[in-house]
Parts: sequence; C-alpha cells; structure tokens
Amino acid sequence: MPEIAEVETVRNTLKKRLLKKRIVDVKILYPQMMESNVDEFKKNVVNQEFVDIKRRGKWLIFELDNYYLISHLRMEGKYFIKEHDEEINKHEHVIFQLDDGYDLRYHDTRKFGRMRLITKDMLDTCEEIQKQGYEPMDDKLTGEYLLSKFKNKRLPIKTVLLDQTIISGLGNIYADEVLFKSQINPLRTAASITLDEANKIITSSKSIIEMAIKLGGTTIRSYTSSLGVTGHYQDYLCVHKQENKPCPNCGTLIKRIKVNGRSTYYCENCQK
DNA sequence: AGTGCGACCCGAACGC
DNA sequence: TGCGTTCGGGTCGCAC
Repeated sequence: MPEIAEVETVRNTLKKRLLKKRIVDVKILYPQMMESNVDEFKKNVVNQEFVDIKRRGKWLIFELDNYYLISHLRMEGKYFIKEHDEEINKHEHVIFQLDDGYDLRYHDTRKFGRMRLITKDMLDTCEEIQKQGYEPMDDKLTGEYLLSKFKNKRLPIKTVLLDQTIISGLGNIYADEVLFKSQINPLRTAASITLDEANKIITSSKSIIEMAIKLGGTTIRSYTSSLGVTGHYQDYLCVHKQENKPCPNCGTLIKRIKVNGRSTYYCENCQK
C-alpha cells in the first residue's frame, strides 16, 4: 500500500516517462473515482501537457499546462504506462492516451483511489492538500510541534501517527516501524508522549522514510510496456507483518493487536 | 473539539 | 471442492 516512500517513488518514475507528453484523449471507466465532473474533466485535461510531477504527503500532483491533476492512490492505486493498443485490464479505471503512442493508465483493484482536476490557483485553497501536516523530512517538524498536537489527545499514539494533518505521509506500516524504532508502546496515549519521545519519533521517521525511499528507488520494476512500483522495504520490516517472529532487538515474539480497528505489530518487551 | 464508527471496495484468506 | 463469510486498508462524513 502506497505510503509516502512509495508515492515518492511513483513520482520519480513517472516523471521520467511523462514530462512533455501531451494528453490526446482520456477514458474514464469508473466514474465514481473521479471527484471532478467527468465531462468537464475530459474537456479540460485533453490537450494538456505534463509539466512536472509533485507530491504532498501521499497525494500525487501532476502539473499540467493549466491545471493540477491531484491523485490519491489510497490502498492499491498504481499507474502503468502501456502501449495504446494493449488490452484494457479490468482494474484500469482511467486511461490517459498520450501523444507518443502510449497510455498512462490508473489501475486500482480496490477502487479506493480518487483523482480530481483543479485549476492552478485552486491548489492553495485545496483543503485535502493544505491540511496535510509536516512531512518527516521537513525541518519544521519538531518535537515541540508534535507535543502541541499531541497535548489534548487521548487516542493511542499509533492512531495519532496516522493522522495526516499532524505528520503527513505515514501509513499503517511505517507507523508501526517508527514506534518500534522509538521504543514506544503503540497503545500509549498521544498526550503521554514526552519531548524526548517526540524527538525520537521524528528521527525514526526520517531514517525509516529515507531508507524506504532508497529501497523503493532500487526495486522499481519497470517493463517496456508497463511501470508499477514494488518497493522492497518489506524485507527490512522489524515488526509490521512479523507476528510471532522474533524481535530483531531482543528475540521476544512480535505481538499483533488491534488499535482503533487497525492491525498493529509491536514488541511488548522493547516497547513499554 | 475530540472521538468513534460506518461507508467506500473487492481479492484474499478463512471457515465449514 | 465449493460455497459463504470475514478482513483489511486510508480517508471522509456523520453522530455523539
């Protein structure tokens, strides 16, 4: 599932293939995922060229001549580049036909992803984008900032790390890994986190995201006809999806619990 | 304001 | 084997 590192990898990969390409047609096969009016979307996106690809948290932002195409991959959204005459897969929901004989195809088995076209001046007022908190690599993310956000929260710290308005980009996997590296029990309330621990959360997030981006970069599968992203970070996970495996620190078997409905993995010995 | 929970989806995993 | 059921994951919107 794409978290910040995967979205960054998608961004870097697509950038190499898409810049200066022009959209000559678009097919929307699953209109429910389109938050813009479908007819307007088609009308406006056709004949636009890809100028840049940006990212904010888990949002991908395709910069076109006159618009931003903003796209959230949610759980399983992927972009593929395929030759235009290749058969359409049943999970391909939006097909952008490019001027070079290829398509950019949005593929999403769960149909959870969303996309929308906005004019350039709308980005500053686009709520989903603007309400994102600081990203792990942002210097503005400080222990003091986190404490001010955690102050009145009685929710488990694990749940609060998934709140994109505080730290932008962490998902269920990295939240578990960050808490393990910070040696913090996922069930602790956010309000109970000390300044020291908040700083640990920040340094852990930075190093984990940095490594994940590097791994994503080295493990891209790029075929001649398509281009998906399968990072290899899963080979380096300490706790997430590691139930009943030994903790890399102390050997205690990793526990799996539910925290506010989400699977959560941790070492009960290391994370008090 | 903070919190809790259902809805959105459907393939995979599980239970019988 | 084949069926039915449950689960999961990010985010939103609504109720409390």
